[in-house]
Amino acid sequence: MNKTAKTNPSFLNGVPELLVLRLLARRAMYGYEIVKEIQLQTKDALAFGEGCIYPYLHYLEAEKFVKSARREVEGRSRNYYELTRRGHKRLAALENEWSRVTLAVAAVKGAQYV
Amino acid sequence: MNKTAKTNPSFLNGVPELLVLRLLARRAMYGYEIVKEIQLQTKDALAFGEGCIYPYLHYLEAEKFVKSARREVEGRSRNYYELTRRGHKRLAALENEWSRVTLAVAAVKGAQYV
DNA sequence: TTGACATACCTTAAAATGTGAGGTATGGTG
DNA sequence: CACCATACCTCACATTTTAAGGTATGTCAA
Repeated sequence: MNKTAKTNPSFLNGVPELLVLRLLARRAMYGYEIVKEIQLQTKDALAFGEGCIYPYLHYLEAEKFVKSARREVEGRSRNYYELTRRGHKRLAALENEWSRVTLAVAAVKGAQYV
Repeated sequence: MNKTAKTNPSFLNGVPELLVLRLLARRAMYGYEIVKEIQLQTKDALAFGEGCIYPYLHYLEAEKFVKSARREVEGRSRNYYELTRRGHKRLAALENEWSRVTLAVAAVKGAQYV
């Protein structure tokens, strides 16, 4: 899905992965909750569908960036995900890439005044 | 390609369009030059191929965001593009969306410390 | 003068990524 | 008991970018 460091980070699309990891870095959450939470925290500026988030969770688990455990909470059966050590590293790497992208975009803006 | 204002701006991919418009807001440029200039100004953090930029230029012209004129410069025949009034509006709109996206991404980060 | 390389434009198949719509099942509420 | 929110999931499709190709011209060195 994203192996080597490329010139163009897969960040022009990969924002969902960054946000999922960020949220899970705070606390364990389940898929449905993540979908709603992103809408809530971004005031609907971003709203990734379940068809985007669930596959990401499965990918992240396959890569051992997260691990999941089913829990019964509030009379509900939910699949809670939490970050692994590897996941924290992955998050740090993505933060880096996101930073690189936004700086790069800003650099082109700045050049207008050169 | 991008008609109505959606919840998720097409900005998770549309960075190339923003950069092209920004560059053209400064001065008239030709396709090949734009491809190289983005690499230069972003220090290769971003490097969109010709297969990405040329189709965008054609799209932008079809939408009357830019107009083109062939000129002979330095013994070279080049197709120079420049922004139209519509193009400036379009640029302003994209700046807005990009700002919304980065703020939204930052908001999720901020929430970690709430 | 010819061979190599950069410039300059373009197209196309394929990969990557996210959307939208669908499906299933459970729990609470009027 | 009907309805809606919760909770999980998948799949076909659309959009967007990549990678690789093609053509033509200009420059420069051998």
